[in-house]
Amino acid sequence: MVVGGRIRSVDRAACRLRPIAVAPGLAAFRRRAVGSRVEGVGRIGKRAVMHLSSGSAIVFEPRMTGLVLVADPPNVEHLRLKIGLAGCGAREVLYWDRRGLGSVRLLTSAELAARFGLGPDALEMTAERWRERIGRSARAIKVALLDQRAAAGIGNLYASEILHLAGIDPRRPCRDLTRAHWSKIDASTREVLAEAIRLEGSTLSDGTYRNALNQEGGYQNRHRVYDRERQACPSCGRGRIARIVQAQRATFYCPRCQK
DNA sequence: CATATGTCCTGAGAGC
DNA sequence: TGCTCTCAGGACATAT
Repeated sequence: MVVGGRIRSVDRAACRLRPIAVAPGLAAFRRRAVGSRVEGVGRIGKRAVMHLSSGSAIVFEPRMTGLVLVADPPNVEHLRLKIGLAGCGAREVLYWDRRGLGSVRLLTSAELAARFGLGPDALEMTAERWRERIGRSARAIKVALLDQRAAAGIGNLYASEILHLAGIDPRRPCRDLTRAHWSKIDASTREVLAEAIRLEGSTLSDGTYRNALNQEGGYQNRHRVYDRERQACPSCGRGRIARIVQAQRATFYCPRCQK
């Protein structure tokens, strides 16, 4: 859709809300990006990346409510940035963000290689790697799974899903977990994230999340515990899903079968 | 060093 | 009905 295209323009959209972060400033961004070709697209943790012929890369960090689109946006009020293209299947790449906590950055290849201090990708982890990186931590496992320096790519919703599939209590300190626990975490992480990616993510009840074509994801229908408080546990059938707060974030789990 | 907390943002929904 | 309050969470800055 965008690979092979040449960047023609970079502009802020006429959004009346507080401007999102664009780095470097718009003028420098434009000067460095316009004229480059898009050589590939990819992902680093939760960020989407467009690799340019100059060696630089445009990194989109959407946080909860940002969308990177090659289709019409959900509305124009929250459209934030437009990157015009020529010579490929998309006329432009849009960055849309309802709450505006996300950012769009142009990074040099050196900055990109530094990877923002992120850990290995969550899909590239192994049981042993998990144990090495956070196995001695006193933190609760749910909180540690969200630390992007441990492994990159797990968000709040997926941390609850992974631990439910693994059958592990989200409150357990990492340092109490055995090799068998780390194996389960490792396998569950891959299973949950691979399926979520295959189904194009989770569009929650607020309807914000969309894929690049502004289509809903499908993984919300597969959620085992997230946003299912008081419902029957899909594993044991007898526990009721509980909601607690850890590190100011909601955690959902089954008190009966997650030990 | 490890870990915890406060901050940013907007819109939906609750409660009165 | 219209107001105020709370909440959602990813990354980063600052505090312990």
